[in-house]
Amino acid sequence: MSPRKRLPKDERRELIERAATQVFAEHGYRGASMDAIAERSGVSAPVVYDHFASKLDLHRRLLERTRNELLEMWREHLFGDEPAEVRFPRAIEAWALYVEEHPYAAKMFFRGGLGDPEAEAVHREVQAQARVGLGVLLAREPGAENIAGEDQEALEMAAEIIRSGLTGLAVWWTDHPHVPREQIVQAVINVVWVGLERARGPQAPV
Amino acid sequence: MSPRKRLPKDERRELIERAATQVFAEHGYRGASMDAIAERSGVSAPVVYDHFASKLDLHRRLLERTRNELLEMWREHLFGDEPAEVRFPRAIEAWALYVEEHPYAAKMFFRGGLGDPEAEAVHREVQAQARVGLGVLLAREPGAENIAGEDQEALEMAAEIIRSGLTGLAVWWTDHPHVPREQIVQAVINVVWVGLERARGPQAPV
DNA sequence: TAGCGTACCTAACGCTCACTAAGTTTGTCA
DNA sequence: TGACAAACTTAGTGAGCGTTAGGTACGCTA
Repeated sequence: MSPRKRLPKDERRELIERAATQVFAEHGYRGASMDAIAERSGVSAPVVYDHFASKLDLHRRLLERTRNELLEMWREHLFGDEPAEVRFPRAIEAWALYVEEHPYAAKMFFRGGLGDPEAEAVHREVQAQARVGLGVLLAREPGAENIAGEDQEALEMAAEIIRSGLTGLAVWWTDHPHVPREQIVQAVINVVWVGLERARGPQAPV
Repeated sequence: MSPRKRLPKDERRELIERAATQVFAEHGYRGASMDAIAERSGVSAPVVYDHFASKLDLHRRLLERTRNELLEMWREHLFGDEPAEVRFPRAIEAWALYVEEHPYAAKMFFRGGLGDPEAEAVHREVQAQARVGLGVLLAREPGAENIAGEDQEALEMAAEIIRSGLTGLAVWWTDHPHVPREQIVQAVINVVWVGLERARGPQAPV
């Protein structure tokens, strides 16, 4: 058929990672076949095994990559000396931008129910890291004790509600791509931030 | 081996539904095998096919059953003449009670990424119904226009954030079963309700 | 207790899919 | 130009699983 091009290892690997991210996002871990990933990468299946030891290994690397990018993004925009009213919307904006620019990575990262015990274990571990990271960021906010008291778990619960809430909205967004980023950001701020701010206590403006 | 008991059709069917709910909750649609479901029901696989036409059919019926129960629950507790400050916490309490009493049903219902195109379609349809239903309930709240304006989609986004936020917390809860229901309810109210109430506008108390 | 409906079983088919063995082509560098 | 490394291929293998065919045995009713 099409005379396939021979590529240097790094370029082919990059193509495979891109393709795999898309296929995993669309079909989930179990539903994604190595053949489908290979075909979308422009090669046959064994080539994938020249770059990754197994399907699980491939999936794990993609998950970790996305997790690192997301945590880095949160850190960058949520920390700082400005008041929280500035930092929080900016962080949400950055998050939405990431989702917009990496829709497949986001969808793959946010999917649950992989259908494979090992893949599930990796996924849960990565999500737990994200949740704890978010909890740490929240704990740093002034007035966090009104949300969490001294209870570590309360903080984790708040982080989980926010994390999964954002997750769900991101997936919804991929099904409604015409919605502009601005409205996504506004929706998050309305539901989550206003509540957080108020829960922080009476020092919050009206 | 173990002399299996012969049961009337209805009882066996009930056992199969229970078992299937557990297995689907634990392994996802794709990861759940009909053999595993059958074994946990106390029978061999073909018996399952005496009750359900296919794996997809079985899964669909369980999903729809849970959706009906959840929507009924929301309707029952979120409607009424009392002020929203009464109804909302009561509804969250009822939701948490449902999750506590039907942990497997809740986990199965909330799972995403089934890994099968048809199962995924069914799941998305059911989740969309739940989201729209929640949106209708939210729209009924006084001051909803501050959240959604005249935009139908804004309402849907708010509903989705809440829906998926609750979803995530429910799954988290199944991994932390020692946390009492009261704290779960409080976490939801802190993050979600306080924000909603405030977004409703200046008529909200302090 | 004989007969019958049905709850239940064993065995197998056919398909998908992760992964591998072994060989072929292609670009590069002496 | 010719040889060598590496990028790539075809053609499997074996395991898992949804589903079905066909038969067995249990328990109710006459």
